[in-house]
Amino acid sequence: MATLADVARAAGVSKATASRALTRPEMVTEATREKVRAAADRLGFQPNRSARALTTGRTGLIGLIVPTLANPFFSPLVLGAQRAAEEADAHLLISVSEADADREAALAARLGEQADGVVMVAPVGTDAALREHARQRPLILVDRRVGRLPAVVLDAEEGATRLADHLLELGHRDLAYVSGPPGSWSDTRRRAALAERAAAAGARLHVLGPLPPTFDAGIAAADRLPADATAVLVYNSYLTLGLLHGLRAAGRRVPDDLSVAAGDDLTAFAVTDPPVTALSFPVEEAGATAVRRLLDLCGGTGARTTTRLAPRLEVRASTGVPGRR
Amino acid sequence: MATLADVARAAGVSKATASRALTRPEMVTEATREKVRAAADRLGFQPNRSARALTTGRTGLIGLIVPTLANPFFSPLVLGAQRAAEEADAHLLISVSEADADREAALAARLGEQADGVVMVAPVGTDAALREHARQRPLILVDRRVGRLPAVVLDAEEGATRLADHLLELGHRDLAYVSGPPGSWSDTRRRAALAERAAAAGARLHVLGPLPPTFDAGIAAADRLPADATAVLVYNSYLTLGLLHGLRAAGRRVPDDLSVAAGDDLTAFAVTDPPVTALSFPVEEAGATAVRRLLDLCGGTGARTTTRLAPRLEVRASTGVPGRR
DNA sequence: CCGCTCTCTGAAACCGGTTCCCCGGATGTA
DNA sequence: TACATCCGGGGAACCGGTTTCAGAGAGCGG
Repeated sequence: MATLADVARAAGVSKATASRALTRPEMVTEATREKVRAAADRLGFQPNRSARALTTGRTGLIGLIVPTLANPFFSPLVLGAQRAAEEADAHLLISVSEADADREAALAARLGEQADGVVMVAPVGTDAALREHARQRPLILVDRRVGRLPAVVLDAEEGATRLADHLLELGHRDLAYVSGPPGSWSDTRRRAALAERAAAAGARLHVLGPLPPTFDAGIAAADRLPADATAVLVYNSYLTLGLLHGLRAAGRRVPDDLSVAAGDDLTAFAVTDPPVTALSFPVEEAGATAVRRLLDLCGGTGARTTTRLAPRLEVRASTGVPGRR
Repeated sequence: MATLADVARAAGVSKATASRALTRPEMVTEATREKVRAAADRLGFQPNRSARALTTGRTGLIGLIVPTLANPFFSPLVLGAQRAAEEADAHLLISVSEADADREAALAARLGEQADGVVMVAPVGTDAALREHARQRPLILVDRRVGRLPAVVLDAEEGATRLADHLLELGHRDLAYVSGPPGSWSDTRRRAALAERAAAAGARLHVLGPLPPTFDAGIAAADRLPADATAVLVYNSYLTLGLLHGLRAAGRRVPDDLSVAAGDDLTAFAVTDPPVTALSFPVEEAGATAVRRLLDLCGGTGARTTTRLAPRLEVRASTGVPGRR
């Protein structure tokens, strides 16, 4: 494996000049620049990232912590993050926290050692832990806001509002909300937005939960819905799938007896029976934006602002006018 | 941030001794070891990974290349890989190839620069490219075999055999196979195993495809099934979901008119209508095994063998006896 | 024609660990 | 008591880049 010294020798210049020719081209003459470049790719020179990291203090690695990958929500997020990282010649260091706050904190610390900064999707961590982490190294939060820490959020309130409006327009006046995990920031915001919207339209909102965002919890929720609800909004896709399962078992028809709408989207929703009305978030864009903003932060530019991305409402067959029974 | 030199000074020993006390404890006296350790955690010493990597040539990073994360198959794979990496104090450098052979090769090269070795799930790359890559640095293939390159495979033949046997035992004699992407190694193996099994039982096997493993391709496949087939096996979950959708649109009932079974599993399969009989692979274990074997390979131990992991058959409602119509 | 400034290049220091080589002292053996 | 051996520890080289600092040479004005 060729080193910079080899390249320098081959090009007949010093290590210093070779380094400059490759990383700060504007600092050397056109002629030397070409000489060095030619030598470099003749020898197949690949700069040693560790050596570079040692002096510059930049590893070119970006930590990405997600609560899970099982939720299809995160696949486009990672993809977007990767694309943005690639543009900057950086790599993604990934870790799955399994929605465990302690684990999340531990991973953040460990990743922080090696990465230039960390992008965290941290629905469960405490504000204090996240603040502390942000103080130690560049951090971008995704789908979460903590004080003035830099963040990229999918606008859950806006989404909940659109979802609520959709159901209210159909004529529903008795809504239920199957809420997400205790302490989830975005769940709290959605609930507030729904309540606000329902109240404005003179409708009632019954909240179930908080519940763990799992299939089984969804099944169980089916039996605990208030009898007079004509429409139910669900925190996320797993709960929704479980709820559908439970409703089917209980013999309740969707949307004839009950309309169902989900707070996030899932490809599989197009093929469940019936297809589920859901919010679709620009998740890939969120991943890319988070990484770009993180890189800005590492570079010294970049502000402590929150970027909001708005969802789209995908209306499918699971919602309809109430009382068709 | 404290350096090794700081620790050494605080402990009243040389850098050399401090280094040894922390990384090769058996080389120093009990007393010095304790002195150094005490100083280290008093100062909150974190060894600089880049500096260490520079001399040792080991970065503690493991590349992981997957074709996609959208397929839920890969979520447990990553989780298993991460667990194994964590045990060895290593981190996962992830990249999504989007099932593009060129991109895959490029990513492998780029990751290889920084990682000690690479775990690749490479359904589409050419044998030659993979061989070439393996020659440059440690490589473990997952769900793919190329000559004698080290690999961890989910036993597709064994799985296909079990699936075929299940349908044959139910009494089916006219089977169809909706095959996967062209050139996919595991698809080829499955097809061969199915053909062999069908032939042995005196049944007929009609093969559709190759097809891209997408939802839409599955829908299209529904119209092209041979009229006399009573059971259909499908390469993977997306094709299966699409197929179910297409069959419903065409008014064919599952399993009354047609039994459907999938070659890989998906949590969502338990809640489709009907729940789908499928193969369930120990994917998390595969991820962990791949990383452990890769680390062995980096350490010089580790052989060029293939580890096979057998699938389990999950019988659900989508398969039944033929001709119930 | 001299001297000053400006630009490009090279020598060497440096980042923070690991490891080679050697030395001093303790131990064992004759 | 004398000498070989073994062991823990220290000094310094080293990994492969980047950056500082100073010097050489060219261009310009006076």
